[in-house]
Amino acid sequence: MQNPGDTDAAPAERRSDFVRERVQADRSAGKHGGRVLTRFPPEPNGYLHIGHAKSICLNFGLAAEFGGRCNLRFDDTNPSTEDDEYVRSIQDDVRWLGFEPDGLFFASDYFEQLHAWAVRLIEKGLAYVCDLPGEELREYRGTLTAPGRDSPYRARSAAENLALFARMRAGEFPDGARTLRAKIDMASPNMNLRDPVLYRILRAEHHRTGSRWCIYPTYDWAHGQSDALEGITHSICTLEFENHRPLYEWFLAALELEHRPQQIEFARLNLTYAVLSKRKLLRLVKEGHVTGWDDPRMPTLSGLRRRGYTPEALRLFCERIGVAKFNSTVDMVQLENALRDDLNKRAPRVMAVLQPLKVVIENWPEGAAGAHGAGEHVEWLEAVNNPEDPSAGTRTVPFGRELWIEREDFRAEAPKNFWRLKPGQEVRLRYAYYVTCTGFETDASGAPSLVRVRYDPATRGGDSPDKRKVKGTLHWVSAAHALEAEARLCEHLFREAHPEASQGGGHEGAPAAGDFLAHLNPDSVRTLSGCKLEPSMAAARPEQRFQFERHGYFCLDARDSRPGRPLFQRAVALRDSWAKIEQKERAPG
RNA sequence: UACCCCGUGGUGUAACGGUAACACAACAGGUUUUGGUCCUGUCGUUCAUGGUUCGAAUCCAUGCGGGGUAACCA
Repeated sequence: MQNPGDTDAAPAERRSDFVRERVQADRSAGKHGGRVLTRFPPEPNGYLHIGHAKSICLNFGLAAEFGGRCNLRFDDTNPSTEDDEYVRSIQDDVRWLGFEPDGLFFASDYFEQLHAWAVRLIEKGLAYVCDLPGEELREYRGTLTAPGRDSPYRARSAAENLALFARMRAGEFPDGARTLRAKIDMASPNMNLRDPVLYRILRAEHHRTGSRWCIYPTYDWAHGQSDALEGITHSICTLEFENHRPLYEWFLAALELEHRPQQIEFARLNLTYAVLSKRKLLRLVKEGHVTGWDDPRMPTLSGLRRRGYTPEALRLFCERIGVAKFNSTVDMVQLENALRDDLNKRAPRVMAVLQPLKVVIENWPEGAAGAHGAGEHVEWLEAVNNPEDPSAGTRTVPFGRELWIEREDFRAEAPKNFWRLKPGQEVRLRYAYYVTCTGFETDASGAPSLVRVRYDPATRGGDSPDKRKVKGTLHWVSAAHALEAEARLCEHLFREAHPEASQGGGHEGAPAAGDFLAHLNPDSVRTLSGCKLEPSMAAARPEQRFQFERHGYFCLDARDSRPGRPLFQRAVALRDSWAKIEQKERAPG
């Protein structure tokens, strides 16, 4: 605390984690002159998902907290799977999440330098051209328990290697015919050190370098050196790269580079009821199980955005889950709660009836005949925009003789703890009046089609002068003023909490590839039409989030809205303790 | 069967050798013009066994359990 540099305590009461401690330690030790430079290094072969958000928040957060910087670097060393569409979406998503990269780079920017360094390695006798075809190369590498054998091409002279490597680059050999490998140790217990491949011959159009190259560096050869080139101080990656760290460091040492970034590994995010691997997400998209990368059921950032998530909620979530080395699975409700917490404070409240049932107030006064003919009596009542935020102010909503209420808010026969409308029961219509149910009508199928009530004129605004209590408060929409809309409600994409876990049905061996698809939830989307909204919603803008009172948080989906029929996407429902009570009463019987 | 990493309540994280904390979930209450929000309470002898120490979740050893690693993917 005596350190005058410790000025960053104020807003960030965030709990520390092992990565931050590491960085702090390096900083106090004066490593890299106390400088902090991180990077977020996605491969442009898919859309970013919530797991990437964890990494983004870590990398950019670190930079922000330590007065450093953070780059966005595309790890585009494998042209066969990469695409500009992904480059664009990744940049959009990072910005949307709320981070502005200090530098924008591509590993492909370093191809020439990487090549020069490979030549240096050859000259030092630390790399060689290997003619082993793929299958044999694999054989020579040995197994997890058996050491590998030296390639027969391992002893080639530097001159020969230089010449062959030049011919590789010149395109004299077919794809896959030769590789450039580091000469390390074929008997190493660490597979990554068994003469790893640095370059492979691959004729594919690269999204940035076109057909300029027919040899491409591998991840291992490109990543650490790219870090070094940018002056990255802390190269943060996920656990599966732990075994790569010795190689990462071997390259930097072999090249005698002065700047030595520190690789630090953390556990990637796993989420219940979701799948978080680009390969699997790509499959969901390609096979049409979802409508696209931005399907509101997808855990992609574009999907969550469309769903109605806010960047703030995502950042809050990332802050709450922390960072560690333990492989864990975070409960989806954690994500949902982060959104609720954010939107509870910020989202304007509005009344929306999703599944309407008509209510008629029998003793409502006749209106004076007016321009609109019949002349129904209408009152404009004041409603609070956000009880959590007085500065959000109030609005007025029209109230008349005919109203819409939620179908599930009325029951012809109901248990005692059903506080809503039932024959003889009095409830409050929010911000309006107390009404008592006097009767109802049913349709041919016996379902309620209309509810009759009488109102108490003394309860205007929703308070009774005699202080009598009503348990239930219902939302409503004036039938004469209602806006028509659709609502899309989504459930989890998977019905299993752990869709990736193999379903050991007694079968031996690996589960069928794509087993996770078997757990897809067939009812993950439901679209309601004929929803009734209060008239103020005519001003709703795309991506604007609202709380539909007693329902949940919704946002206007511009993409699927049609003229005169806006579509509202439910981001997350409100907690529903009544549903819980009912479930419990049904279950234990 | 090799090497690396990890193991704190239902879940996710904290405690940096000095009497286990926070969030979420669950459960029980309270407040409430959203069965929302908010508030209160309940829920763990830190995988096991030994060792070091006045003192161990923290250090050491062994065992057990989990994850990663045998792409010319990243």
